[in-house]
Amino acid sequence: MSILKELEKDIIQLIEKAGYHTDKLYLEESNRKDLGEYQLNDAMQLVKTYHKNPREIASDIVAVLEQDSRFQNINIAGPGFINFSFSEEYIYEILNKMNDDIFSNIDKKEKKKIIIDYGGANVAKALHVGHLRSANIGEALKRLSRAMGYETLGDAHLGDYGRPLGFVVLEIMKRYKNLPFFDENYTGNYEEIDLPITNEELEKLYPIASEKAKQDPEYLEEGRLVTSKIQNHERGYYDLWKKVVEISKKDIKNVYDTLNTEFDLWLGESDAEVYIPELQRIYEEKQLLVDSEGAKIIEISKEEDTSPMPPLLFIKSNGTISYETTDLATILQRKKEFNPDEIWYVVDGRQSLHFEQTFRAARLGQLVEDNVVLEHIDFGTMNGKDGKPFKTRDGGVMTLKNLIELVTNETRKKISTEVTEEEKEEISTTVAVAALKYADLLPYRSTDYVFEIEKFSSLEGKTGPYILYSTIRMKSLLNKVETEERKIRKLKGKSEREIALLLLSLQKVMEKSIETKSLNEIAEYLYKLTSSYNTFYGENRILTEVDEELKTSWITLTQIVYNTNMLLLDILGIKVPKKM
RNA sequence: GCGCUCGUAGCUCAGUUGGAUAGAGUGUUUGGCUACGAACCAAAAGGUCAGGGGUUCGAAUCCCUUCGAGCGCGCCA
Repeated sequence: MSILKELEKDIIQLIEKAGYHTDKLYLEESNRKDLGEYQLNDAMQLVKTYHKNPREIASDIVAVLEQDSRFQNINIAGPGFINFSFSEEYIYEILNKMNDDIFSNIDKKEKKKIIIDYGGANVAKALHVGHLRSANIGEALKRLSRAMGYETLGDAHLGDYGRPLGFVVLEIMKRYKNLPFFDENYTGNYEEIDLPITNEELEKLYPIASEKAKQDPEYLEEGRLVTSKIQNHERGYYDLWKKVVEISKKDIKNVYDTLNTEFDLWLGESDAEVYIPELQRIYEEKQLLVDSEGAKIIEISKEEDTSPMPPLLFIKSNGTISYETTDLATILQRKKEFNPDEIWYVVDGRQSLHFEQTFRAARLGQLVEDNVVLEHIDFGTMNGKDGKPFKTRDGGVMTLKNLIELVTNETRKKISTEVTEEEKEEISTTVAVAALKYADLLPYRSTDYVFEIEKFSSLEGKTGPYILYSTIRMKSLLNKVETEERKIRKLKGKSEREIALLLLSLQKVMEKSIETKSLNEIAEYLYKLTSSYNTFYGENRILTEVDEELKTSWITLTQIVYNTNMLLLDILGIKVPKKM
């Protein structure tokens, strides 16, 4: 059990001893550090059940707290705030426990299997800034949930299905007439053919094809035909489509690699395809499919709805399936192949209606048991300074590759350690990615925020590079001392105290973060801890300290903060270079 | 029209299971390196929490209302 949980449990018992019963403890770091390190606000809450003066209740509780050697300077303020500080010994005990095992301060959750869907990358289209948040938040949630004891799978859920791909194949067909994919007499193995197209070229094809389709109805019709041929697994077309997916996937993987984002599953929309007949049967058997304007829809409104809920379009009037249907098929697939307890969709908040519809339909079709959680983990839009979705200066989309390159140009200038050119390049990229990730995870998940290139590439203040720099500096210090017994027996300043209190609150931060499924708490905490450490670092000369007991304690403290930083950075998906 | 999200320091954002004196970063002004790594540290200034009303011991936080912003509302994924 974490130190904090244990403390809370003990205080609940102490309150019980004072003659009051409470299930919930209002224990937090005090806002009035002049009055105490922690505050307990239960006395005022207990008024509701005991109908007594809160100060009276508070003094009863204080009388019991005073018996416990862990607390000191206990006082009552205002309407009934109980403030107290911790004893020296208890602080040392906390720190030493954390030094033995950092996980001793993090409580594990009950076992659960979770699938997180956080890719959304589209085949034959470049990853752009819009994909950044999904990757960052999803990856971090995956790591966080694992640290908390869940069994979690990340799925890239590639957009590899539907008309856009049909057009790309059509455009290839028009441009590379000699390829054997369209030769009816070809009998060889398509898998062995090398497609003479780079990913860069591939990414250019869809916008061109899409534009053509808008202007030329004949071209549009051709595209539709090709799309259906791919979906029917027609020889040649299907094989070429597979080649396109392969090329694109390789490039997408590279970008995700740079972002330190790793998927366990690389399934795509097309993998759910085989489940569509079964899906349709389920809804037909339940008589949920209704004909409407030539399409098949599912009515998903509920009696308790106070506002209209549009139906879910299951099969479009032209016979093709919708985005919602593919997602339903994917739920069915995940149920059958992985049987998860929860599925999290880390997707832009603008799609909340889509998920509301999909989840309602999934419930109606009973695709998963009622206790299986389906959750849309929405995030805010990344806007430009004008408050509208972010664009580059010339109005185009900023690709993730370009963005990383842009920030890397800033970090490269700052690398001062002596390293080879190759190492310098690697470090610059790692630091740039840290800057991007940290800036992206810092605001609360669901609020829109302004994407400022200056801010994202800024390397000073509350940024990823600041935390990396400080963490590396801690490591550098630790490397300079001989390995000796690491133990805390003596501390003296206010700043060390501050660090200890922050370390104590780690469990609360982790808990809050997994509850809200937002990483901003952790990002903020990392800054606070690092910054407190830097204050301490600036006040003291650790290596030249003559008091050996103090010096050992300081080094141990450094070790704990370093370990905590490494753990949390890893959860955020941020890599730490050896030097920078 | 209906719905969702929001309005906090010059700027970008935290803080919303109701708690004491609303916090960071940045920018501005100032001080600190012959180095345990200054991408650092310290200090100052900066706010009628969009406006109004209500609920109570207590409201940035909950309820009502006005104003303002962004987004979404059946055949793109």
